[in-house]
Amino acid sequence: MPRLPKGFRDIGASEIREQQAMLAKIRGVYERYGFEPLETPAIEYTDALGKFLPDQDRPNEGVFSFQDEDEQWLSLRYDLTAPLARFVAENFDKLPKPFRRYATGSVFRNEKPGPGRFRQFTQFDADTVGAESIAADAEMCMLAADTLEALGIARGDYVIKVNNRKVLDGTMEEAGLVGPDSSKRRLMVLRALDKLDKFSEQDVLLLLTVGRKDTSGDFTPGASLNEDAAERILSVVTQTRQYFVPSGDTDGAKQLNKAIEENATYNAGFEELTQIQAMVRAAGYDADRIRIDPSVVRGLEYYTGPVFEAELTFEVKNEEGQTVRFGSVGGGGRYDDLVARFTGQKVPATGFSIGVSRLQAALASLGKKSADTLGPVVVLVMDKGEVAAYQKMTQTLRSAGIRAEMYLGSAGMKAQMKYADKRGSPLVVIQGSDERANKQVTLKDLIEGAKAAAAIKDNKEWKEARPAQVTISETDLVSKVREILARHEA
RNA sequence: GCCGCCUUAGCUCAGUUGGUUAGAGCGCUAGAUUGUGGAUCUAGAGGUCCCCUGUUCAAGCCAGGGAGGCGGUACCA
Repeated sequence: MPRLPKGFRDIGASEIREQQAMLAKIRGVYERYGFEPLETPAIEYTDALGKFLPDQDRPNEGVFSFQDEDEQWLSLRYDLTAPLARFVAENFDKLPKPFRRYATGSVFRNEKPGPGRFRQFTQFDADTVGAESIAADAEMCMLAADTLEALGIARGDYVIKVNNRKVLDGTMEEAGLVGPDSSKRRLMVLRALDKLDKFSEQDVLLLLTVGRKDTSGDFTPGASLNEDAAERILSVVTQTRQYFVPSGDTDGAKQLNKAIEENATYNAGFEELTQIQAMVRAAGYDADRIRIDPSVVRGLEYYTGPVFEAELTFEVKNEEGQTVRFGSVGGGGRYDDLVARFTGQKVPATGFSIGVSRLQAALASLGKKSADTLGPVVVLVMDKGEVAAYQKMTQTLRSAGIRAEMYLGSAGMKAQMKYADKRGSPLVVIQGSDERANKQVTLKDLIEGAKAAAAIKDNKEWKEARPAQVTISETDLVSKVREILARHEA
């Protein structure tokens, strides 16, 4: 039995067309922001991609990897950022700094597929490399907002959430999580905080301390903080959120203080968030579009400063009538250490990435799906001895810019009609011996015909009525076909 | 990875306490209709009952193991 590897999928005509349209819109926005296109290969040396090293026991963990003939480990890219870091490191001297590029393509992850999550999917990234300025980060947020709106997502149906890793780091320092001994617990704290939009504060407190048992009976170990430290962390996060985006009246909010006054790391992150907020607000992006939210975590190790997450806020019902939240459809942030891995030289960089496939699924359920495009005009083969004449008509239509094909199978007329129907053809061209004798062709409008047919119950009448068809002179072929097509192009 | 549910025709699903030749609807193919996609009627094709092992005179049905799917959770560069 032929079958698809799990986590992969075939994509049909209408979805491809839709995706191409999306990519074009995204590209338009990225270009408008001044990014240049760059394409890098889908395969890199494994060590160029980062921390998934082939000298471990299982080089295939997370990434698809294999060895070439001289035993070097190669991997399929799992994102577009790591290859960018390689490219920048390799071409550093030639590139304009800051270097701004966009890239799109398939990325691959060797992990368990889930709902809306596949092992191959499309991302679309924009990155600025070599810019320390926080303005580069603010720009990414605005780019993200503009892109989602260009794709037809209404203001209010999405939000770009912004945080700063330094704020979280400072918060954890305050709670006593310092030094290499605590690095494991710091990761657990970050994971726990990331759940704030999903679980209650009570549950997050459990995750910070003793651990939590979920409804399926699975137990998630906690970060084993003591109560005080856990509550401190949580309250810093919620207070910081209050400071930037106050719920309720804005006047009262102005009274709020930032949560920690004395921690240098926290203050640095806080200051950057303040600047980002000031810049995007000055450019006219309000909290309904770009919002500071200190519970955003994103990837665990990699980010060093601001992080962004593009989230869809609307809910949608699936086939079973359950409400589904799509959540994150993109994200990014500042990764100042990525290029340094190759050159040793610290190169500041910031970027944003859209999960195209996921976003497309979300748009589809939002009802934004474009109508199926019409199939080609089909020229029927009534008389196998006259194939050349049919082929010529087909070419005439093609030369006029009309999508057309001659029926290439071997079946009779009835089956050819069914074929045209299944292809979604708007009309067929018929020339039997009668028409040919008079230098005429018959055009049948399949869309009108289907409507007319609905009213006819009797087969004899159906046969004789021959609805929605017209016999014309051969010389009018192109103009009459255009006329019919024009009726169906809305 | 962990927990739960599921797997019978192309699709959606029936299938009795374990019993002889496994069904329906839709779809598909053909005919009724020398040259007309719909509707109607008729006929036909289509099955490793997810796989393996076991229990039994007998397994789609029971037991164990595995695979795949769905949902949750974990992970997510």
